[in-house]
Amino acid sequence: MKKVSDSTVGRLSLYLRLLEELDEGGVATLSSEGLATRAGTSAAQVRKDLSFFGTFGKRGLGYAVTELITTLRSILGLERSWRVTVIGAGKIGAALLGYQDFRRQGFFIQSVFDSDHEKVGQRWNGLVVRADAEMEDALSHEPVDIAIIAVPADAAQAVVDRVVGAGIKAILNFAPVKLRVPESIALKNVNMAVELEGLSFALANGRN
Amino acid sequence: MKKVSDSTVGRLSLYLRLLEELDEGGVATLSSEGLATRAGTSAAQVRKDLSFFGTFGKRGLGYAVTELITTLRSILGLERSWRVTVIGAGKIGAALLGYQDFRRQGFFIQSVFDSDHEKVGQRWNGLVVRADAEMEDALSHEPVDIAIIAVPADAAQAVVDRVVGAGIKAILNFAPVKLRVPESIALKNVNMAVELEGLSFALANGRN
DNA sequence: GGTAGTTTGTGAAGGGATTCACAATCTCAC
DNA sequence: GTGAGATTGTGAATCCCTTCACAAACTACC
Repeated sequence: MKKVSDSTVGRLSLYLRLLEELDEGGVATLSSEGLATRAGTSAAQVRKDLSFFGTFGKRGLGYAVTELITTLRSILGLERSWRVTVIGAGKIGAALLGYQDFRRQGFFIQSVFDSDHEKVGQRWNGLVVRADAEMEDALSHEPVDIAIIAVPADAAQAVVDRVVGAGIKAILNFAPVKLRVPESIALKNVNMAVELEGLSFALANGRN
Repeated sequence: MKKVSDSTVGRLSLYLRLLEELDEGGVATLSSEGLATRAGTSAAQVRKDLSFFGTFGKRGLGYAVTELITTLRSILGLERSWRVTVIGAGKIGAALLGYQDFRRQGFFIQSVFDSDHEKVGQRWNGLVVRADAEMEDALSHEPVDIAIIAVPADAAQAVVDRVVGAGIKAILNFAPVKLRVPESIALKNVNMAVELEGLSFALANGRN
């Protein structure tokens, strides 16, 4: 396959959400222009994004909504489910555990780890928080696909090295640091601090 | 000022965090190469990023760490503090309220609103959750700079229209939707769903 | 003070993503 | 069945960001 950019994949994810909404509303067919408007991009961009994966539209008509949903779910790997582990049972970990959309999209949280003895053993939304030290052992017996890093910044790199060592191939990082991982590991960041400082910059430099 | 890209601003934010760490460690001077390695980018990129705002280095030596920290904080508008309101007292709202780094970086949460009668009146980390309906009135008496949207996807656009109407100029959105705001409003998104689906894509398309 | 060695700042080149523009293809109404 | 109108798929053009490369400027040591 040709190389597909992160921005393209991000937009596909957005298109999918919009299409699911339209589908529920009974919309059967939609033009690239219609999708673009809803997604805040251009019609050409929508068509180019999809063209990386095949040709799904009908000229003169547009895209069949239900069909395109199936296609996008397949492209994004959402037809199967993924097993997830959460490292760090702090505020962010708690928010994740309670996040229901999670399961709906096919991401199943299998385990939670923390190094704080106070937290180990607590029951969280049906899952027992386990000791940090058990991590390698637990992950070898019940492997997962994705690790979510929700530990403090100064502990993050060490934890990541361990989950990589345990064979995990995809990581979602919430710690406000730049993590170093081997080429073969997929890594995404959710960094609220960076976004907030971006807003601070915009306000301070009067883009208004 | 020339137009500065979001990626540049994001990196400045990262540089700042790294420099603060080095400063605590007693490092006085640092080359663009040194900063680049730590930030996972190139020396040329570091110099180009900084060059948008002036010239801060000494040839043959590098950058004075403490000085550059001050400069970056000024560029990013972090010398002053910003007033923040959180709309939505769910799991995400709770995590935000408890997030201490927040205040340390100069972002002060002034108020929390929710439409759920059960939640209104509850005390959260020293703040009382207020009724959604009071929002406009409260914001006109105690204006804030930044609104954090932490409501369900289907309620997000309506809430955003209201905070924009109330005169807020910067928005951090946690709802998994593309929000529509006037040109003059700064908008950033933290979208876990998109990142997760990006990982799903990477796993499914065997970039490993 | 001179010289070898660093490191910056920046114009130019390169690369990648977005937008443009249009031929090809389909629909739909009559 | 035909023609007007709509919409896709895609090469080419454009734009923006990153990387390259090097003169200028500084350090540090002898």
